[in-house]
Amino acid sequence: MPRPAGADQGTTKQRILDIALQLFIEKGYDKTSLREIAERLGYSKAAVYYHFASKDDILGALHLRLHDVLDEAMTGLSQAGTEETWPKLLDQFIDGMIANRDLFVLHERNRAAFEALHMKDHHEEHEDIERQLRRVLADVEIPLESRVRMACSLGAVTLGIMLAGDAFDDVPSDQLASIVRRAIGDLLTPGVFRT
Amino acid sequence: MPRPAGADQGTTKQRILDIALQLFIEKGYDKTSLREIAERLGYSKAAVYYHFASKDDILGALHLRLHDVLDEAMTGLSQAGTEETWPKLLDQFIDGMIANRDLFVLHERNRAAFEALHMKDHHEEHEDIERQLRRVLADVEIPLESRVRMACSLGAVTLGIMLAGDAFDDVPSDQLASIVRRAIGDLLTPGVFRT
DNA sequence: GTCTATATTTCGATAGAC
DNA sequence: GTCTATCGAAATATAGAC
Repeated sequence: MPRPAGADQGTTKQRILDIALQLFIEKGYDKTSLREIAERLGYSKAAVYYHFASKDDILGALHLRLHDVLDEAMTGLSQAGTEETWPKLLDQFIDGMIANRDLFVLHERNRAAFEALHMKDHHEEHEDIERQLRRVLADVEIPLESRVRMACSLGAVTLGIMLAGDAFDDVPSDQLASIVRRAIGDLLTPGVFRT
Repeated sequence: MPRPAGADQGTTKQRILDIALQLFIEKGYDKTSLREIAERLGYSKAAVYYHFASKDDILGALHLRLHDVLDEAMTGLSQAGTEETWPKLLDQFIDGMIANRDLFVLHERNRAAFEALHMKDHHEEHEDIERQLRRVLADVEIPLESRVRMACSLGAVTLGIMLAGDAFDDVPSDQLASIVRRAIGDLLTPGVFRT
């Protein structure tokens, strides 16, 4: 970060992030060593340390990638009406998850590491997204049933999309997305019409 | 395990597991050292090694606890009808999650560690539960929409219950459970009545 | 069953040459 | 920007006394 930042600089930096992303998913953050990252990169360990101050710094950069995917969807949720805007929010979440599935898998598989990370980064300018969601879900202004259904919808989207490329390997992602959208539509609408 | 197993033996063993469970949730599996476990236990590190062959062994024992909670719910799902039995399965999952919430939180927050663990335990007699679920969700006999909704329901239940004691701290768990049950009921029933 | 050492390994991080 | 070499720390695990 404290580099002058020239023209097409950062290529190696991005390659490191891509490799780390892949390894952190495969083996987990803690069981991935910088030696392995450097090895797959083709450079030495010290080269990695030229681009990143620490291992945590690498995870932090990936966290930022994830954050960038979501924060445009999050803006407007801050203090605006939540129960009405929730479906829109989920819609954008679905898009973000499909376009950047590996970032979400990374987060899902290394929750402990991410939490330990943002403990240290208490100087974070942007409030952590999970914390924001939690705050909304704890808002007593919203009926409990709605809040619980919101939480469920979040989980439904997460697991529904996450299993794409896994159990639903051959299903085109837009088809999967539309099914998930329909499903959470039903989830968020209490079935007063049902028997 | 290779111990003679006397009368009320295993008390210390269980205490270790309880402490490890708590620490693994707080700090994550990898960032928890045996020194910390021993410290909180009041004994030395070597004492812990008397009861467990390795750190992985401790996680393995906790994995077994989790497994025991779920496998009675899983039996009957093996090759039996799945689309019909799915609601029943989720029902039992909800009960299991509420009764043993911390075990599920442990699993959710240390997915990478668990996966790395059951890589080594390839001699596992019981098929891993996640693998079983994945197999059902990949079953082409079941319509895609149903399978996706099953996956979503699984995620909905997980996150819905998991946020209990967190965002829904003061809500009695049975009330929470009934809301979640209603929600996944709607989720699993395609809303043909909606606009 | 629990202790005090200690062995062994590996990892994150740094120094300094190029 | 990348290298070699190394430091220092911390962790898992073991040996052997009690």
